[in-house]
Parts: sequence; C-alpha cells; structure tokens
Amino acid sequence: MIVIEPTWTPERVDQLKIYFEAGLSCRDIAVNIGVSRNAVIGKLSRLNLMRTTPDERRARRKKSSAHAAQRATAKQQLRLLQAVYEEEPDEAPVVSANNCSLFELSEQRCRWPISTPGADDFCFCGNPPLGGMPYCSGHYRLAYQAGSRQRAMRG
DNA sequence: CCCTGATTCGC
DNA sequence: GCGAATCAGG
Repeated sequence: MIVIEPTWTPERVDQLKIYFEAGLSCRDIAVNIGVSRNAVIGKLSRLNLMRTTPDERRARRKKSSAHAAQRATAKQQLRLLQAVYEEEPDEAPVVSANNCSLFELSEQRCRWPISTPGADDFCFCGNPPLGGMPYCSGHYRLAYQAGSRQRAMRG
C-alpha cells in the first residue's frame, strides 16, 4: 500500500499536462489532482508550461524584494480592510453620532454622504476612516463593492 | 470582496 | 524541486 505521496509522481505530471492542455484553470487542475493551486502553478512554472508568454509575465515584479519598501497600494489597503473586517463581529457602523457637514470634512472623517445632497439634513458620516481610505470600514464595502458579486459558481 | 495567474523565497 | 506566501490584475 502506497501510503506516502512522493509529491509529483510521473502520473500526476502527466495529468497536469493533460488538464493544462485541456484548457482547465489552475484551480481545476489542482482539485482534480488533489494538490494546492500554487503547487500546480509552481510546477507549471518550473516546467516552463505557462500559458502566458515571457513578455506578459514580465509585467510582474521585475525587481527582487530586497527593498521590501512596499508602498501603500490600494490593493494592500484593501487586504488590510479585509483583515479588519474579518475581526469585526458586529454590523458595520453605518450610522454614526458624529455626523459632520461638508465644511467639517477632513482627512480623518469618513466622506460617506448621509441623506441626499441639498437636503436640509444632508451631512457626512464623519467616522474615523481606515488605512488612509476616505471611508470608514463600514462604508468602505458599500462604496467599493457592495456585494456586487453574482459569479456563477461552478461545481 | 472573491478569484486566478505568476513570481518570490524559505525549506 | 517543492509549495506557501505574496503580489498583481480582473
């Protein structure tokens, strides 16, 4: 009984190539073979079987991470907010007691508009934003992607 | 917010 | 060589 799995066996590599040539995504290949997606990608990359041309992948990181001076990109801020939101058990504080007017807005005020512009009670959220974002954690996902994902999951 | 692809890096 | 971590783009 072969209890051990010596990582990439010739059989697995064969299936890897078959699925790859079949046009399956790396995730599909990974689940079919029974390994992680990165394992498939890593193997493909190692075997020089990438679908993309070297010219395309050049667009990725060209410099090594020696600098490590990762500038605060929107992507990282997004991840930060995702992590923060993961630890947020309660509902988003969409309502706040410290609403402010247009003139009271600052870098430390969530710029989410309350009510409709022009209304007598029009004001802004005023909650403390996160990660240098103009919105607070609650209004962030409302402004960015308020559950706008209806992707048809394939089994 | 979730998914996929591609690179980097420690083991 | 392997693959998790990570980054970049959609």
